[in-house]
Amino acid sequence: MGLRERKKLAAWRTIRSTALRLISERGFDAVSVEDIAAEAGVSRTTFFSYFPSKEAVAFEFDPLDLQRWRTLLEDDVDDDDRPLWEALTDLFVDVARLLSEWLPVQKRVVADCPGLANSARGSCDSFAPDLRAWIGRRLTDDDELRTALVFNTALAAFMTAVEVWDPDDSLDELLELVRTCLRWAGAGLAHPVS
Amino acid sequence: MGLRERKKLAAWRTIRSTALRLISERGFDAVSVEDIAAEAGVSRTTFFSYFPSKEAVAFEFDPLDLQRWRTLLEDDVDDDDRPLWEALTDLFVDVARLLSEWLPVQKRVVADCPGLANSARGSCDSFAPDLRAWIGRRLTDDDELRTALVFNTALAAFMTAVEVWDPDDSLDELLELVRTCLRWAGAGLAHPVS
DNA sequence: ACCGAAAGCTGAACTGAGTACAAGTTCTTA
DNA sequence: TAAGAACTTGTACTCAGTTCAGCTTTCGGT
Repeated sequence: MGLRERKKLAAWRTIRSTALRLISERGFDAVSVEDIAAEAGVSRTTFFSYFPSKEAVAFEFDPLDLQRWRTLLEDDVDDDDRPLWEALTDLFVDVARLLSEWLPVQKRVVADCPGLANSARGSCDSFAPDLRAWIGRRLTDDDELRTALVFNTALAAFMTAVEVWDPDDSLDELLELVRTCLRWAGAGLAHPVS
Repeated sequence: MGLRERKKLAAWRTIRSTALRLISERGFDAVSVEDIAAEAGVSRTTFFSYFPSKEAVAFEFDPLDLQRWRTLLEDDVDDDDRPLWEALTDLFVDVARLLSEWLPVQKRVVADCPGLANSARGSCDSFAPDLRAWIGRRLTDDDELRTALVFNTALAAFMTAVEVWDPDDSLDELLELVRTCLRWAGAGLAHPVS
């Protein structure tokens, strides 16, 4: 990793952590991009060269987390023998683990500024496409509809777990919630389960 | 309905249809709120008194549709004897019928301006809360998790149908897709269905 | 039909997000 | 170490969204 790349990641992280600090102190609306840039020691222009919008700085994933996530997917692609939904469940458990630091922050930001709920959803867009492709590869029949349905439903189940989870509770509770939600969604919601 | 209310609805519709026309002509980004207001014969300020944002004008539902939707829910609340998931499926079929004019427009707008995908999701927020409450009422046990899961999953299935549907195809195809998606999601996705 | 109150409309002036660009600085590589 | 690519910065701009004071229209009671 050359000097240039290292500096870039460092700048990214400085800007992001500064932003999160200010936002959690004053609230999202009360912090301007100007403020963040100044506090992080870069220009407004530079801020926008790192993040496409003010919202992005609050919701984008760390590049390294993203890389870890891709690795996770590639490692898992080999054992085609496991049932899809089982593998999917484990995958989401891993995602939850990966995002364990991240989720409480997100939830706090969204809680005090509900208008950001949409952007929060959008934050999944950075890792979701890979997952979708992964599902498509695993579903032998080349069924567009089924791929989309499995993907969207599994994601909805995951989001439900995140939504219901109380950040004050332990990480294990979240992981258990994720497993429960995916089990229910996989087993069928038409008939009540115990 | 007094004169005041009638005028208001009329203005709402004028602004909205003007906006949609301009947007479909020039694309979302190439139309300013100024343009829309001018073309609709109101001031910029008035525009923002009707719609909270430029995006909202492209995605908010017609007040009358919303009212019809609420009626639909109330009518359906009586027959508690039908299985929940069946009632839910019919409900979404009705929603699809209600939005049949609307969906193709949405899809076109989003297609030529992908950044709006999040806002498009948000458009469900106007009718979703009612649905969620409805589900909560139907689930006898007062289970927060289960309510959220059923709601999110059903919505995801519905969105999948919309996503896969080609607006050039007939409305019946959409309705059939909605039924298929909800059936699959309800029956359980863990095991492949024919 | 009239009047006071309430609701709606408007223009002006403001803040802040996001973009474009030209000029300067720092890293890379040959 | 020199040429060039990549990064940073200030400036100047457009446009979304808010606030507010003053005007017009509608409403309800008389």
